[in-house]
Amino acid sequence: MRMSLNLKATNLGAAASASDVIFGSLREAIVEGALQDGDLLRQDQIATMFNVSRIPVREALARLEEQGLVTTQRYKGAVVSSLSLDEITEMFEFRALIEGEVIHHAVSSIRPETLTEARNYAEAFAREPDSGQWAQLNRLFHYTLYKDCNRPYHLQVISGALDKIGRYLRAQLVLTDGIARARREHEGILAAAIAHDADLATALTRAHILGASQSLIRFLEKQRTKP
Amino acid sequence: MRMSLNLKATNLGAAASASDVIFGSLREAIVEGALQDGDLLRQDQIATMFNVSRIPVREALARLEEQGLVTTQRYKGAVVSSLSLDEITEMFEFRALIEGEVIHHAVSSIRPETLTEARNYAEAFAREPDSGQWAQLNRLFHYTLYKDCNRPYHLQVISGALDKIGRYLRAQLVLTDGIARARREHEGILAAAIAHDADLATALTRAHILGASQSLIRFLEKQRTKP
DNA sequence: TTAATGTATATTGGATCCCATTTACAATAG
DNA sequence: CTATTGTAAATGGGATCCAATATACATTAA
Repeated sequence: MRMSLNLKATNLGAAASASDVIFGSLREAIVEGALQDGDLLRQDQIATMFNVSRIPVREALARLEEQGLVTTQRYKGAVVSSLSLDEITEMFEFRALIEGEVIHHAVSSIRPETLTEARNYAEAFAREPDSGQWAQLNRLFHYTLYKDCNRPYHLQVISGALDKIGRYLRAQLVLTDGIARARREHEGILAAAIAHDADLATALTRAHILGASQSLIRFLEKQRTKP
Repeated sequence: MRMSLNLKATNLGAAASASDVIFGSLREAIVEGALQDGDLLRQDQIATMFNVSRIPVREALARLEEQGLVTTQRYKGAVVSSLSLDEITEMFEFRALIEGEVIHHAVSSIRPETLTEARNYAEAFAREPDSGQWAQLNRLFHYTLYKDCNRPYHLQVISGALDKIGRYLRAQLVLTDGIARARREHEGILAAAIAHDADLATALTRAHILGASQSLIRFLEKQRTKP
């Protein structure tokens, strides 16, 4: 006799190990700015927080270092990596290059559902009063527009770059006039996508990113010379 | 009394840990093809080879996974990641985009010593009879030309991409007509760099990469349908 | 004989322990 | 009082051990 099991099985083999969970939490904390430039990450302290030994913590830290989010010195420990103004500038240039390319491919073959989704995020972003949500909604808007580009590696690299400058992006949106400008520019990019105008979407995306860069750099220059 | 010590000190704090050494060795073995697609990496076996416990091995594997060079399944172990033809194609497109951009900036401000160095690598590449050296000399030639672009993050990302397709690049050079063509195209790129023609250098570099991609994909298509 | 089940072994994930190195601070000499 | 030296606590790197899971193989029932 043969019976077919009628239940949804989750792939336990792909379940998260302790190291995965810790890696994810630390990564999020760094990207969102809960952990700041130069903050020391003590293995023991983290292990206690997650109620595990230091072994999975060390694996998580090794991964974060590989991603460039923390810097480790032997016997001294891991600190949250900080970026110089030059490095931040370069990261934005890099994003402009790749995200411009990606949206070009995406817009050519974008699905209607994707456009709806992007519009929803753009509106949510424009409406959101809680500044703590801005960065995430902003990221979701752009990422949605990129989704249909059929280039997973490009997207992965963009994610990595966004992770590295996430903290600063937040500052740009919250502490400068970034939010108002971003709202306007999102409108334009979305309209270009709806019109399937790949060249325009690319140009606007690049300008959007490089504009944010300038605004952020000006802000950080003031901030970093003060104290 | 005060005396100044007159000796060159090496920064021991930056010395390599066991995990660093193992990571580097495994990485090199994967990039150079000593370890092939799908090969299983046993923690115990590697630990024995390096005469250490499994702890540093696991950290090395965690880093390799973060780089995308191996894939881990819980309780099953790590295997060398393999790339589909689509993924390989995308990687080459990605390289064409970034390397084109990078050489544009580099050529504008390239130093004479760098040009000499690049010429030396190009000649060594053209002359080298040992096919095992081709890939490395090829990489050195291009990387030298990119050196003066003043964009470390771009270079780092290129390195990551090259690591992921290193094995296939070797095949392209050795098993197709790649080597002859590469020699010719290197001449052209070098000439453009010497002439400080950034646009031409960019165009030739992109064509060089995309041409290699086509040749490799054709080769792999045959190879992968056979067995 | 074959499919299902049980068992042994291999292998990975994690905890605990130990040693090397750093760091903070006290002790000492000038 | 200051600069050096010595010492103890904190911390990171690694080894060894244990638990959880997977795989291979033997066993059993139909």
